[in-house]
Amino acid sequence: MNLSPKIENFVLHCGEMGSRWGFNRTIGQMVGLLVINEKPLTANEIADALKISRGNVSMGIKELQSWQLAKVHHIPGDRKEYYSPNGSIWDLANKVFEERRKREIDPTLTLLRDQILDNANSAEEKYAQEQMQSIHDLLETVTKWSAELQRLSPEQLQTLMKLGSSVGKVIDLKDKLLRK
Amino acid sequence: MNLSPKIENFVLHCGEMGSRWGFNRTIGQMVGLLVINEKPLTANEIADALKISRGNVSMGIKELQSWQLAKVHHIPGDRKEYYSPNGSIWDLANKVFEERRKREIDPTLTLLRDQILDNANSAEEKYAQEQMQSIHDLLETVTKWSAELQRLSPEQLQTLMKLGSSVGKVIDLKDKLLRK
DNA sequence: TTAAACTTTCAGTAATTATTGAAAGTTTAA
DNA sequence: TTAAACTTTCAATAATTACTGAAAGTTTAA
Repeated sequence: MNLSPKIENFVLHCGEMGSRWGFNRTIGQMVGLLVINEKPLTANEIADALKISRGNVSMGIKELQSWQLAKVHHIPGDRKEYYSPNGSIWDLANKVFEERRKREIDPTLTLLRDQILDNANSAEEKYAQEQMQSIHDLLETVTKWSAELQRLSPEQLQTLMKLGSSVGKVIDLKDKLLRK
Repeated sequence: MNLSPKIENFVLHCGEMGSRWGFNRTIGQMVGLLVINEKPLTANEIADALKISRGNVSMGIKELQSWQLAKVHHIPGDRKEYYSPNGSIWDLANKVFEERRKREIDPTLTLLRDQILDNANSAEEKYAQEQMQSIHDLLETVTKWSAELQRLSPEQLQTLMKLGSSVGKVIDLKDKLLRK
């Protein structure tokens, strides 16, 4: 498979961004490749396009699936598995967001909950616990908020996103309404 | 410097989370250590507490400063530099959020803007460009939105965060008001 | 059953990233 | 000036992470 320069450029960029997005270069390239190809690809086509080993593709696919970013298709009479992105661009971004929340926030929240229950044995520990409490509260707010976003309908989300600079006004509005 | 088990536990956890938060283990530990200590620390105290070399601390501090997470204090008559977190827990989270946006989103947005201007030479490129356009639009929305959040006052943010499950209702309300 | 057509696994190795510690740099006080 | 008290730099190396490719595993058709 020969990628056009424009497409290759995009795929390589996804690779470079990969580790920043939470995976590694190869996984990043794979996401890019799948997203930019209308037709599902076989593992061999992926290996060929990205010039990586078949085994690496296999591991990459496993990882992609753990992020719920890829899904498998079968073509009748064809034994190969065909891979494509698991949903729209928006869906994928959502999946990454969710998965990262699980990996970046949840473990800390668990730790902090335990630590806060203990009682402090010194002035330092007292201060430490206050700080941990602040972090805990912050992370809990973020978690709740992100769950909330997940629950909104796509239309509501669109509206919310498009609110842009008027979001402040809406908050003020809400404030006033609630006070009455 | 001897850390109490509870505090050490927290610092080690920050280290383990470090790479998920966008830096590495040592930087993670340094953030944890600074946040949990009421008094600013010297580079030597940090090296001692984390059992790492003085040179590593120096590089870590540089990195922390590039994220704007630490600030320096001076004590009259004392030549050493003292480090402490650059703001409240909330401020720090904001800084990390902003910095990550810059590293994870901005470069892609730049690339996509260029790519979309080119015209497609084939059906594949046409599809590819449509996808790139979708990603571009998504990232632009996220960027605008995050700029918006930065601009809100802490009070407004608090209100927004506390909206929780009623955020959907507020959006619908806003929708109705606008339509009249 | 066998074998063809595929996928997965994993030990060995390559590539990348992080750390040390010694040397060089900087600042201040005497 | 000198030297003491600090910080930074960076080449060498350690630690971690990613990749290959051969072998093992799985599925299906005949």
